[in-house]
Amino acid sequence: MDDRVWKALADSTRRAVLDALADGPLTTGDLVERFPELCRTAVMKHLDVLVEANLVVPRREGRQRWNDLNPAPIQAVCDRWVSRHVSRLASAMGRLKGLVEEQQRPEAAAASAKSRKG
Amino acid sequence: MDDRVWKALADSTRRAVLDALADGPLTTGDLVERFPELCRTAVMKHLDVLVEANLVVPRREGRQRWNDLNPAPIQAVCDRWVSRHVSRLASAMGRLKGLVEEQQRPEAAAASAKSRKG
DNA sequence: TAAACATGTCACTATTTGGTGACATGACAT
DNA sequence: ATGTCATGTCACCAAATAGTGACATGTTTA
Repeated sequence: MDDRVWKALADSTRRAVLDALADGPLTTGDLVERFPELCRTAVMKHLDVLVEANLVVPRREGRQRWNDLNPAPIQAVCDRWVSRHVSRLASAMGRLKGLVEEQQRPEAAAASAKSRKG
Repeated sequence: MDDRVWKALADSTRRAVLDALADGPLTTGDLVERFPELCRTAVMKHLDVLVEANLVVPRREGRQRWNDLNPAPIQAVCDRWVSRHVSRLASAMGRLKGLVEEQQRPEAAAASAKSRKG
């Protein structure tokens, strides 16, 4: 099950950790320095979640631990989901376009504009 | 921010709702029938989260509400994340492969095997 | 050996989340 | 008008989550 991957990616701090690891492995101490708003224990908990999801692979070296990014599960999960829903995208967009043009509901327009920005 | 999208996708029930809507819009009552393990209020809460994330667009018709899937944010978020990390995939896989071959750590092997299965 | 250092673990707290039942609102049919 | 039906809203509960400080373990280095 890739539920753990979704859960791991749901937290913005954990996504930031993955971003930090994208340039190469970092020790836990390195990561703690990059997140001054968090205590060390919090960073380690996030790392635990990422390791459980197999998004980070830890490796011990002396008295420090190196954390390697494993981007494969991200791609796997996204591929599966996009392929599952992308075929519906055209027809769904058609439906929605019609709705917007017909009804002109202001909330829906604001919501979609916000999503386009983000 | 697409934090709301990640949060919305983090829950397996909500992903199941999106799956159900992939074949076409459904009323809230329809969805309640498809999730007998949940009460109506719970289904509506999940729908609220999905609407906030702009993954579902509600539309009122008489005394019932139709829920339309909007798959665009899924693709947007996935595209952004895969493109951000996929360039690292080759080098990261190289590093990990090297680690496994060199060190043969049983936990790492088990973890990667699990991810290959899932 | 002993101090310093990086990491691991534990117990605890506050907030968020997923869930519920009860009640309110608004539309449709009789 | 009135009862019924679909949806909306409210107050509340239990479990999961993100966070913390204190302490334990294991590794260098003096």
